[in-house]
Amino acid sequence: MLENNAENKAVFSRIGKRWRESIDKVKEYDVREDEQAIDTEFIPSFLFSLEYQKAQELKRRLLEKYKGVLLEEAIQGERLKTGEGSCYHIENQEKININIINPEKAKEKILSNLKLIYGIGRATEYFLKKEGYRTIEDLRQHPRFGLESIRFLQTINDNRSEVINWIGRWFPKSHPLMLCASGLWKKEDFIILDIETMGFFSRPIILLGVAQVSANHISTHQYFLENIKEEVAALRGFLSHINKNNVFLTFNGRTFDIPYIEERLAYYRMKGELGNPHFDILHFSRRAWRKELPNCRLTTLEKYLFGIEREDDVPSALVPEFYETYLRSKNIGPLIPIIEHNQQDLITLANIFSRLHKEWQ
DNA sequence: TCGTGATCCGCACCGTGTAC
DNA sequence: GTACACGGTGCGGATCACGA
Repeated sequence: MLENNAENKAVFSRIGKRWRESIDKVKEYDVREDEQAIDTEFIPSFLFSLEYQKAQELKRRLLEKYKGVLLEEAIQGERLKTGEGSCYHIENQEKININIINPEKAKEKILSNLKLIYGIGRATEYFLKKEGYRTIEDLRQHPRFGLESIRFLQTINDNRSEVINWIGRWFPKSHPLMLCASGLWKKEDFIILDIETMGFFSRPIILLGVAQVSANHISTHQYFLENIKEEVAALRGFLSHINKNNVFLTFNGRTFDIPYIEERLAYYRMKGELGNPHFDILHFSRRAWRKELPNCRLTTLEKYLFGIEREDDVPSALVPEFYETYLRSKNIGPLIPIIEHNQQDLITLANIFSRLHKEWQ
């Protein structure tokens, strides 16, 4: 037994070492004191050349416009100081009107879907409803489905997070019932999240944006890295908004933002629990509007739903290059649209969430 | 009561498309 | 690179209806 433990320990130690080594290969992102270029593995061919040229023109314009301007002069914020360094913290508040289904109505709607009970499909639900079983509560006395119904009723009363998993077992994550389940939380519980990074994997995060909605306002907090050394402080700032009662609201965050942040936390060996329930607006939006739209990018949705057309948008593939230009030139110009659009993304996400609730009620 | 066929349900797989 | 949705397909098991 002891021998096995020692063996296991050695195996885990080897795996851990290899894992650290694979991440540490990204040495080019360690901050260099000289002005050497930083290899971002940026691939221009990823973009249409017209889009690329437009972005280069934008960059030139911004470099000219912000020559000699300090970050604090262009974007109001303050330095967030933590025990592990500092980063630039930008806070804003805007009026917003977010309407989502209330908890009572959400519960009522969920309980009227008998297909949440194992063994009930479309046909069985039809016949059960014909027999007078309108809700899962009605099924409590049913000889076959009673036990499972009681179990679900306990879940919906005691454990909202588990309801999400339960619905996810029988319905796609983009299903209107899943959106309806988000109404089990108060709008103050939602953490809207969007990050800007230096690449797809194992690259530093350069901007962490978090937003929270209150009665009729949205507060946005952005943690920006003036240099890559500040990533730990930015992560610390982000974590200060999260508690176990929060629910994440993201655009493709299930695949990108959350795993990315988790990977960065692991890299710095920081503790942070991000297993909160998660509603990914991308999948709901696709289900709702993909037939009307050429694609479901956030900017496309913004234009279609709210008539907002962004000026000076930096394609996400070019964000690393823009940031790299800032690091080399110490000119904050290329950062400005990145920071502004990140903030706009957070607000748009909240608005799309509200619109989806309106459309699917 | 038993056997048979129909129906329903759950699940797995595949290819395609799409987002960051 | 990765994960997910979606539509299609097919398989196996459970359940039900029906006739003998």
